[in-house]
Amino acid sequence: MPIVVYNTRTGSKAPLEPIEPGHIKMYVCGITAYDYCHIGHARSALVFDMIVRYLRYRGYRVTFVRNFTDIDDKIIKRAQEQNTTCEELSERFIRLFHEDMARLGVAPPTLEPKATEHVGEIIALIESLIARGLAYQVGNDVYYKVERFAGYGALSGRSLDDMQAGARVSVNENKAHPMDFALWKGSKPGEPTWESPWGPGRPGWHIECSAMSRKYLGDTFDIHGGGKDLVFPHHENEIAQSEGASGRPFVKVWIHHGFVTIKDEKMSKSLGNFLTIREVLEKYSAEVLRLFVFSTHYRNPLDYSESAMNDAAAGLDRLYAALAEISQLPEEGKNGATSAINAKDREKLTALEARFQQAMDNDFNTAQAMAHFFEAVKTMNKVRQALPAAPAEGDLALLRESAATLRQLAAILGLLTEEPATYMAAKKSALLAGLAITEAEIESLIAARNQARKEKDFARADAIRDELLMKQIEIKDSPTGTTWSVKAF
RNA sequence: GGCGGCGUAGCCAAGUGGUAAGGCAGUGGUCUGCAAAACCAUUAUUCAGCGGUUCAAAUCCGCUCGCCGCCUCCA
Repeated sequence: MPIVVYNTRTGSKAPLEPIEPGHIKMYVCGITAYDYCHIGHARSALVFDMIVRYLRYRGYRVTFVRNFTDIDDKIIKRAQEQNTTCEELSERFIRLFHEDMARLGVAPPTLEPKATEHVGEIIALIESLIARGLAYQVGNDVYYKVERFAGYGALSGRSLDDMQAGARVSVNENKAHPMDFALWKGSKPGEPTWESPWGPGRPGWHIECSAMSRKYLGDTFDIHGGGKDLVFPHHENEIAQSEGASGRPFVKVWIHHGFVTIKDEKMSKSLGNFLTIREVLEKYSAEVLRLFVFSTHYRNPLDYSESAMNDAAAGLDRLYAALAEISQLPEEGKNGATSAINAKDREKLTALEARFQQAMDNDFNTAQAMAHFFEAVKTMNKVRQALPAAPAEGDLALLRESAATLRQLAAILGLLTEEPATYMAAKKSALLAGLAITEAEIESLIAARNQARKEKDFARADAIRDELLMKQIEIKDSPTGTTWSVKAF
């Protein structure tokens, strides 16, 4: 069964068929490096990280290019404000971006090219567009002539007439058509400058992606991605540039993910409702954020809230707790003992990977894929509890294999990457650190309570339990002894 | 004004023609001295509303209402 992917350009899903068999070439628009990254950037990084990992898991070789925009109006402005150079500013935020990605566990792309390192390619591309009559020089600027490109508007589903009707198209006396966009901008004093046939200047925003994708992936490649807000004008303009210059189709499949919203509004600087990745990671682990991000389909909006994050944290704990229990099962079972697992449960466990693939093959449906994780965990818990004192070797093996499969699949989403027992212990001690009681005190109170229970002094036993509960310690009696955990909130 | 998307239980969310996944929260039960955890059961005769197509629709079509996004930098 092929992987089916939604293509923005066609507005429908179609099987993914790489141009070069077994090899997917993908380009994703990265950040403009002038500020801290917010959780919208995190979603983008996480979604494409998941896609790359899944494609590799399915046996594809993936060449993944994600660029940095390191020269741009915003960078120039911010650098001036901070009394620094564009180079220093962008290098600083690229470094911070890498830190964020490392903390999120995002695998590095194959290549991370920067616009300023490809000015030569950019100039060559602009020259060929001028030669083909698709671009024109005005003063020290060069503009793309949108009316000369027949397919303009095909990606975003709008026509030049529609857009002219809109009141928000800026009027520029230099442009032949209001929708023409800059390929090259003559520089003003104090701005970073490169020499060009049109005088000193710098690249426009869109041209860098056309130049870099062509250099590393060729005229035509498989997947181009980014946030929904890049559909127009950025990606529309990239198509015009790349296809205009090469005369060949630019991209087979366009993948665009939805926004992160807060109270159902898009995060934006102007609304002041954005949260940086670091702010979120102060409160929640990377895996909690990942579980939250993957709990909805990548094309839908994702509304951030504390309660949504807490739900995600509770869900993650549930998965880890089940795995930790299985890791503590006896090493060896009874050979030849009859299985305590019924056919239905056995099937549920053995079918996990097939169901996961089915969900993910359908346009990377992570929400459905994770539902299968939770169902598998439910079955694992059920089976584990039903195990007799001397469980069959085969049953133990099935549980261990299921747990291993679950972790392997979850790793594609960057989840359950920690050793479950370690995760539970670390969580416990992290919570304990914030409490007014030590582990030794807890242990001694539990010992006292168990003594009381032995003597059937339940009033005293309950008093001790209540005392512990007051200190956020919850206890759990089992045939093998009493364990405890820290109760959140 | 143009274009596009969304509206599924208390909350989040999958399902895009065959009779409503999953998570969080809640309730009842099993277990327990009592609890907790886990498990089992249960929580939408119904998918914003109204029409239409069909043997069959949350899923397709039309209209209405509500929310959001893009058209300007934006993940």
